[in-house]
Amino acid sequence: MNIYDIAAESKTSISTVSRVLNNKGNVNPQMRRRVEEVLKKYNYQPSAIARGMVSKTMKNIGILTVDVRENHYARMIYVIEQDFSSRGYNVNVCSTGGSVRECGRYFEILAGKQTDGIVLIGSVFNELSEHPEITSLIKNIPVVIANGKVELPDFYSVLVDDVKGIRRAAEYLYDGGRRDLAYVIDKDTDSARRKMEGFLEAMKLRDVPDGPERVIRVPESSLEGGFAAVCQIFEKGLSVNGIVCGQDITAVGVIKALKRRGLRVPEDVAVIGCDNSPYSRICEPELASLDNKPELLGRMCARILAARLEQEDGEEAETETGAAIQPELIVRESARL
Amino acid sequence: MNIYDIAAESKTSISTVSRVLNNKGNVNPQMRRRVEEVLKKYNYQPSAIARGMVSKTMKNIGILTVDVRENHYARMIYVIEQDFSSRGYNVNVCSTGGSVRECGRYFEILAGKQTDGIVLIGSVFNELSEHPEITSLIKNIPVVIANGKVELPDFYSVLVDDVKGIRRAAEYLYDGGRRDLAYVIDKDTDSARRKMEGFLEAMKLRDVPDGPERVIRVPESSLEGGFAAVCQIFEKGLSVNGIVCGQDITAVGVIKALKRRGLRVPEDVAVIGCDNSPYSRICEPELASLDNKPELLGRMCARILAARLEQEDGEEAETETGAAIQPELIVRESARL
DNA sequence: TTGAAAGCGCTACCAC
DNA sequence: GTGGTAGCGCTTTCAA
Repeated sequence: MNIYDIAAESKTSISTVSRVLNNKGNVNPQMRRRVEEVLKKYNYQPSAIARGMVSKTMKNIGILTVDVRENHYARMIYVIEQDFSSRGYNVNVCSTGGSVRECGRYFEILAGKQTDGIVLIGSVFNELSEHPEITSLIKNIPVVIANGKVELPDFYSVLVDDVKGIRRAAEYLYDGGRRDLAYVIDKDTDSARRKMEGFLEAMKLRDVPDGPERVIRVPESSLEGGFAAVCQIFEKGLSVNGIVCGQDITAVGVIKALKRRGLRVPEDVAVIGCDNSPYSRICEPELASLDNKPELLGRMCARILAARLEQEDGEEAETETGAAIQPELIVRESARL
Repeated sequence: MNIYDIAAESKTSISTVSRVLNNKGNVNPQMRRRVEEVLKKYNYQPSAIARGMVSKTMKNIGILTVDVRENHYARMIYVIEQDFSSRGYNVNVCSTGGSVRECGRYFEILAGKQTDGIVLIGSVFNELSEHPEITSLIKNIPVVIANGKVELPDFYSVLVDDVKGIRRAAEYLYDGGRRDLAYVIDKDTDSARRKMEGFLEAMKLRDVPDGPERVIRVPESSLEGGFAAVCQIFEKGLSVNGIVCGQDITAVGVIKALKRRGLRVPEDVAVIGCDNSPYSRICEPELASLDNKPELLGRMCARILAARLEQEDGEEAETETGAAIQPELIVRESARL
């Protein structure tokens, strides 16, 4: 069933059918009704491919992320998909595992499929700045990065103020009387580094001299990472009564390890995580966490990209993405002072 | 840059370029080299749309699920995406929220985009059996359902033996000496009902007379659902020393509620969840859980669909999907007897 | 082994 | 207000 069949059965031309399909003017109401009836009769769905052939757009958005299984990313994907779905787009979800090579592979395929726009989720994608051979694969495709930045034409960003967020979390503990803080960094991304900077900034502002020594680095964000962090703290002989972690799961590990050593949370050591994931409510005591608003972030990315896509050709796109998203500290039992 | 440009620069015809692109025979090695050089020079990527126009396939798979944010679904999506990605396909991920209407909307769009195949994740999609007006939207598109079944041509299934899985979990508790069991059902899907049946089956096999009264129904799978379940148990005055839950998150809620009432887990009440989610290791005590192997399930779905897609036109597709997946009980602290 | 040409199903432009 | 027709960038006959 194609446009010719519809035209034949409606006893008119494909031009008219096309006009009806696309709600263009200049169609006699009677004719319009006649065509619409046939359309309905066959439940006709025009071929998006043939349309794409002409219009150069398939109404498809690519979402690249390190791993769909991470709740934080899944929440963003969900919001972005819902938003674009309501605008008539579909989303292609791609898990790159953080590899630039994989990212390039996806770029090639997406470009070949005339993808209208791309959303990159996570600051890992910042390293694309150093790979012009990869970014050149998606010339002419607008890109928005969630919590990342690449200085290239038609690349847009929405940023989360990780620095201030973690700074505030550390200040909350310090000003609440916890003078011996530690920060656990468990990833090697720009975002993770910015969080750490936030901690160091807080230490500086509060005139704590040994901020840098109070940063604990573990190889992975996982329960085991949290266990390892506590081990390191004890091995170092670091006196600690407050810990901020770059990820909730690591914070949970930290809490478990502390409890095993007979320490009470929050009485002896207060703990704050980051991402406000579902884990925070499962943990015992419930985990205080920095809510970095993934839903808002996703919605803003979708909006910026959609605006760019729907812009008239002459228009200039907004490069300004507005202020960075401010994370909010959700205080729960683990950091009740 | 299109095939004409490549042909012009290679001083040959588009037919030859096409043959080179598709690795067809009957191309003079020298000519092939010449064309390939030009291809490389421009990093030429043929338009998948134009190809799709001719070949009627866009190398795209639709994955429909209730909600990408649920870890159990995300794990399956991940596996399916990786598998199809390696076969040269992209996946469109759609969150339907469990609504048949939404499902129909996606079907329409996917059909218009010449989607090659569809994966339905979750037994909610079983209700499509009663909606021929919806399934008719994707005539000619093969569908595979993960843990569900729709009796229609070109619909395939991979099933998880939920009944036996939960039956074994209940038997484990019973045979371990926990004679007063309860089952918490927290969803209204076929899979949830099958799990409940497994519990009832175990009760029957062990000659427990009041199995049906030992089923607790709560409105949602969440911590709150778990709290509500424990409330109900106490209100009913049900004596219980072992609880099996349809979902991990509910089991975690159950454990929290039990502890609040001063009961020890597992000494007083043993608890088993279902899905072996990351929650199980965060919970205290660590949660025993039924691993229903989402990765295996996803991989099998991908394999069946891929086989169907790559099948020669004459061939008959395998309708048999082999034996159902057997869940495995992962015993952890909460059910150490 | 190569090339010319006919579609694939649509949109958009131009006549009428 | 309507219809004819030229592409869009490919694949695939069919001739040469």
